[in-house]
Amino acid sequence: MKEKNKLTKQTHLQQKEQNIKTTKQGSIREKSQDKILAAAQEEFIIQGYKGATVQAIADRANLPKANVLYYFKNKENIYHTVLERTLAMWDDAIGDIDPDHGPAVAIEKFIASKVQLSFKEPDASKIYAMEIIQGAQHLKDFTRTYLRKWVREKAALFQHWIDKGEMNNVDPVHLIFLIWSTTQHYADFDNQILTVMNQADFEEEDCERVTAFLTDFILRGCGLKKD
Amino acid sequence: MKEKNKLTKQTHLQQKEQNIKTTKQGSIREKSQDKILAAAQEEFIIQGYKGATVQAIADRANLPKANVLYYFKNKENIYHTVLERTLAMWDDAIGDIDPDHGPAVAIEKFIASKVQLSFKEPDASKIYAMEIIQGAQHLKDFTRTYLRKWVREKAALFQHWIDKGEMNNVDPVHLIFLIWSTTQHYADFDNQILTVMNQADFEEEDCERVTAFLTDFILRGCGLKKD
DNA sequence: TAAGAAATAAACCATATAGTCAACTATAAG
DNA sequence: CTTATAGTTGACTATATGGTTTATTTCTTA
Repeated sequence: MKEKNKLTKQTHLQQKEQNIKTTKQGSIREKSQDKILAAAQEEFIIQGYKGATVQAIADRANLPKANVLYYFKNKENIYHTVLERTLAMWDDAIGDIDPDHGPAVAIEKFIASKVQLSFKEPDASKIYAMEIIQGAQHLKDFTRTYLRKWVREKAALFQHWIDKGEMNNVDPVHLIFLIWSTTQHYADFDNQILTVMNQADFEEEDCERVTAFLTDFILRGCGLKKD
Repeated sequence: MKEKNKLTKQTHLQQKEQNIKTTKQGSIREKSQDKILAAAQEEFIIQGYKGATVQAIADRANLPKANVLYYFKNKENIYHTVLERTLAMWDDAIGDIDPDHGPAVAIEKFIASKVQLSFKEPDASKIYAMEIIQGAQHLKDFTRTYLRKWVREKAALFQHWIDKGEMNNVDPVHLIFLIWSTTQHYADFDNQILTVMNQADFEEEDCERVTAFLTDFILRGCGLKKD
């Protein structure tokens, strides 16, 4: 197709522009890799791992298939990289719960960052969800070590607040699951939610409304008031 | 159950293959079909639609591949049937919210049946979840018609109770999403939950504990007391 | 028991796809 | 200018898989 040629030239020009400023090699590499990973993420969601073909990923990234395999050894490699990126993003966005300001602030912040991530990067959440539903074949270690530890730490923190009478006596682990599931839902099931609400896309105010609703509801369930 | 014609649009496909021969001889047919569908459901979850091979389904069902294709026209057909069964099962289990006993009982019953289904038939929930995450390519009609209507009806009911001052002023639609997501979570993410809790399998008491936790927490969020 | 229907099974085919390769171009460095 | 390195690309291959065909066996029923 002629379209391919056009886009090749375009890439070529971009590369020239880049090299004027940055002598740093690999910028074109990074750019291509980013395009591939973004395309791959979408394909993996829509088609699943097996259903996502390298050709389709290449098409979506406007690159020839062989070029995709030049940057990533194989399909598995692409998938791994997508997963890693997702986890890194999650880790970055959620981070830690700050114990210094008490349960209300902690829960508020947790919900807010989780909802924002769901609305801003639903695809990341979807990839993760599918991976877990399918048995976490590529993430066994992650859940068994990192995630288990994370949940236990936070649960202990909640338990501490409960013992001090600063919040209701709710099971901390299930409380975490509850926050997790309600926030994640808006990413994973965005299609269904939008269809039910007869809306084409989410807007900024949807994110805010959901944050407000969940914060309000969950704080009340914990016997807390918004700070 | 009152109106049982709720899912007729979806189930009409099933009829097609049914009445070929409906003597007592169909028992072996039914048996084989059940085995195939059960096997297929597991394969579709673990491998995704494209990744699930007819051969693997056949192996899991202890049947030769040609035999599977003998009972179902093709792979797509198997998947459709699995999906239909899932929806029928849900429709049957969740049913309607009974408006006569007020919000507390309604929410209690809704949570209880949803949690039980999650623990009893997690695979059904998983198939559905993956289908929605992947864009509901096979369920577009279902969400746009049936589900949208269902949510609106129930939301109106909640709104009615809110207007009468029988429960807190929480957004009814998002309340439904909240109940939906928290209950569904225990099916879709059972792997992750079990890993985090360092448990091999769920037991009866887990189901009860979750039901109690969610009922308690959500009722409190709604400003209600357990009946 | 015999005819015919249902079920089982193996071999086969066309197609799709992951991954390889070798040839080519563009760019950087010396 | 020359050479080395990075990137690009179409063509090729081996294999897996959905689905068909055909042959054989088992079961139902009259």
